[in-house]
Amino acid sequence: MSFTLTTPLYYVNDRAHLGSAYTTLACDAIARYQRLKGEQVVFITGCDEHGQKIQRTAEAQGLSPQAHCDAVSEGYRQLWNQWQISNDRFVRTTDPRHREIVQQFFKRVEANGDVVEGRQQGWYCVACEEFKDDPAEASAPHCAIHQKPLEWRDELNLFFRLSRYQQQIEALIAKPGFIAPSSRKKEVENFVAQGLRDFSISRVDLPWGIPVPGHPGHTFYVWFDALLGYLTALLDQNEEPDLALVNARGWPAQLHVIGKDILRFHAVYWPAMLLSAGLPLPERVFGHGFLTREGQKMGKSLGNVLDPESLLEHCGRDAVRWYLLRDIPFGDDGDFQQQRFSDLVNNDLANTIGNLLNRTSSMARRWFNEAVPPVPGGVAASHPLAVAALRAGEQFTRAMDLLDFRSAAEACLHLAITTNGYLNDQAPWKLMKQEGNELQVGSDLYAVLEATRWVAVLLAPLVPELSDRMLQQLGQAPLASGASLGAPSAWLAAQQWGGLQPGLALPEPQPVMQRLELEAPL
RNA sequence: GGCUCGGUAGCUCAGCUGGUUAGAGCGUGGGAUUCAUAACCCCAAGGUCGGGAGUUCAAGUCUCCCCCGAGCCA
Repeated sequence: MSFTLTTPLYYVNDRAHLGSAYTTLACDAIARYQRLKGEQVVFITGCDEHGQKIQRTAEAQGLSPQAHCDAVSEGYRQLWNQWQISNDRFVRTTDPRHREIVQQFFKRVEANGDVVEGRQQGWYCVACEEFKDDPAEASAPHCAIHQKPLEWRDELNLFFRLSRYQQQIEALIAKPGFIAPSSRKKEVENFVAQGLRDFSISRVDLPWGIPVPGHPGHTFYVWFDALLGYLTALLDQNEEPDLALVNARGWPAQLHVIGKDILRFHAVYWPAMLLSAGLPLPERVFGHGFLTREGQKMGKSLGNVLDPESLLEHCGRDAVRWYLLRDIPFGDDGDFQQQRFSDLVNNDLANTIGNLLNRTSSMARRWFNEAVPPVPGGVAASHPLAVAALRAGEQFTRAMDLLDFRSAAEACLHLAITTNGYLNDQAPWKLMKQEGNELQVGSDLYAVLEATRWVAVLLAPLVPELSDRMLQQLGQAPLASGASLGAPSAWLAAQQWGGLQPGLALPEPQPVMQRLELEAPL
């Protein structure tokens, strides 16, 4: 089985902000989870680089559009590198290969009779790259979103006959699970129920775009071009770009993860385009929520944007991943609160989980020859911690399959809390003060170490580096979640009570998670 | 303006088809403990469930109106 998932292709109008990082991080967790389960994953991200807005932004900086796009998309690429995002592909819509795919796709759509010429007249917002419905006689209308003046356009455009797909789209969005979370479904249903209207897919006199074959002077509308980036991304760099190959390279996608604002494009326009071109449809479109910061919208005007690069620098990957995935229900809007951020990271990761490993490893080493204690009677699968671990594993998997990172994280945390509690109840440090308790202490510590190993294993998709560090302290090999191995899943195999080898040497304990001490606002 | 989603302890949220004293984690206060990253464990305080009206023997949970936030469409 293969699993293809995508982030949106980020628009290179500006450098990356926390929102894109959030989406990408979440996708990374999904990609890692699927790989760990043994799936052949194609994790796609990239940049969307055409359109008038880009052209103007570049001009304003005295750059050619290409130079501007090169710089910004390189910024994205590097950022994802720094975050150790495990994307398999990074696609740019200015790639000549993409041009080829778009043109092939268009020819299919046109051959299917879905392209018509039409006159597009109206007020246009360059920032939205959309025509607005303001009345023609309006004087100096402004875009409600961008607060910028609209421009009057009167041009002959090519239209995609979306209206022909009314029924198919209705059937598609009615499919349970296609639109996720399900709370977003109605919004799209109502939109479709109003009747789908053909939409324009070309612009004239806009040089910064892909030329429409057979229609001189026309370039593709950015959205038409951008969505197709998901297909281009699937093709290998060293093969001729050929649309006919995408099915063999991982299409259709199992999942498009997007921000809730672009749900319409992905759940309505995009499937219709694919139907027209005779390509299979993605299985699921997940629209996640937006992040605010300390209760306020982030924006340049407020001067409160949280830069993903500086966040990384000050806090590290694990901390940020944990906070965003564990505290913000995926799908809902969320608020980034610095105090809470450091509270949760310190409490969950450093204290509850990190310290559990540290204290247990210390005891085992001290009293059992710097090794995992022997278990003479054999490892009992009926041990309360074994039961707890198994349950945590089940909850984790169930949650991850639903993209419920929060609940998945809680499963790990609960296991660690239960294990800490067990340790306190057994109090091996007391038992060891009397002779003859070594066997009891040994089996207690074994169970606690083993449960801790489970925590590390489960944590792998969410906080891969922390997981590796924990496993290393337990003398275990790291779990590779960053690349598809096509091998039987070591991760699933690791979810077996008793996987920790008695007698295995334990390295000297090192804190696996530093506490965050954030004095200044980030 | 229309549609959709949300408004539950200081904070982030659970609360299924209406039914005993509304739950969890964080934060706060107290206790216990020393194996450990002043960590872990236990206990406690804290809510007129956005506001108002209604349906019902019974509503956080259903209906209507209003207020606030977000997204979409205008």
